[in-house]
Amino acid sequence: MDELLDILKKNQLSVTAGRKKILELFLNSPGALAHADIEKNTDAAFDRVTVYRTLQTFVDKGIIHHIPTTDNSILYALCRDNCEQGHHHDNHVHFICDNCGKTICLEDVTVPEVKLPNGFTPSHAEMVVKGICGDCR
Amino acid sequence: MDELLDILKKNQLSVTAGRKKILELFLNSPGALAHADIEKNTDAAFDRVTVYRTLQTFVDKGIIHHIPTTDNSILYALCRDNCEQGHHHDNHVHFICDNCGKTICLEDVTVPEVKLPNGFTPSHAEMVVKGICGDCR
DNA sequence: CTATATTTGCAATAAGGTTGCAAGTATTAA
DNA sequence: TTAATACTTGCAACCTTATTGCAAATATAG
Repeated sequence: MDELLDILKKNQLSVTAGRKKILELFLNSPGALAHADIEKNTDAAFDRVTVYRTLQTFVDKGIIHHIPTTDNSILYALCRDNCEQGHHHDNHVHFICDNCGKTICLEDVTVPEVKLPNGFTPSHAEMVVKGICGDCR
Repeated sequence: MDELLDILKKNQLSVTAGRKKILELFLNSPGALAHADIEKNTDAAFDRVTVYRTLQTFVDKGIIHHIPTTDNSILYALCRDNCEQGHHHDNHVHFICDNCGKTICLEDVTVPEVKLPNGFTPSHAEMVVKGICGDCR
């Protein structure tokens, strides 16, 4: 069966044109996508609201996750690790290229542990590295 | 001389009531502040626009820095390291409490280095840890 | 104290995101 | 295959957050 349908079915989501198309974009993207990227790549075939709601649904189901940024943009990327509904395991480093602006998931680079001050209990850590990516070198 | 005035003068900024008040808030805050926090703590004595412009000026001068978040909020915190105009050295870890929601600068916890894939050149790294802070334990 | 440069506040505008609701589509069960 | 049900979509309106131009007000330098 198609990976696309598989993912949607596994998460008990009805299969609709919008969800298929948006999920496909994520499966074919090496990096992160912003809402604007999705609108652009779908030729605005779907309403803004639908895109927002689809993204939110995917986050809720653990299919995609938010990526932290220093500006106020919201980026999403596929959860390639074992994410479940309401429980994300997104512990790889994200890379943002200073030149092309792309955000790339470094699947093989794990977020290192850090020693916190007394009294602090960690539950989750995110790491974003900026610099020049392989393509722009 | 007052630390406040000292910082403003050093950065060649005119000393105004708004800048003094906003900078004071940062000096007295252990963590990060959002635009909304500042409006609240100044009783809206200053126009929203003034607050935005003051924050931008402080960022430009290297007095405060943006903090990465996973949602789309913008947070600012004092640069306690040696930041200069146009050149921030904000390499400590930030902690966001799952309980009280506060963002705290862990001045003493340095962002660790990570080994990147071939072709990637890092320029800057950010790290955000979530969990329970000392006060909420 | 005056002249100049900078900063502020207002109004208008833009960008980004959300909500209610009716119409449309997917799914389920017969 | 079809009908009933549940879910999803698109529209319109709205809200929050952020930005810009400009005139009035304030700070600084001389």
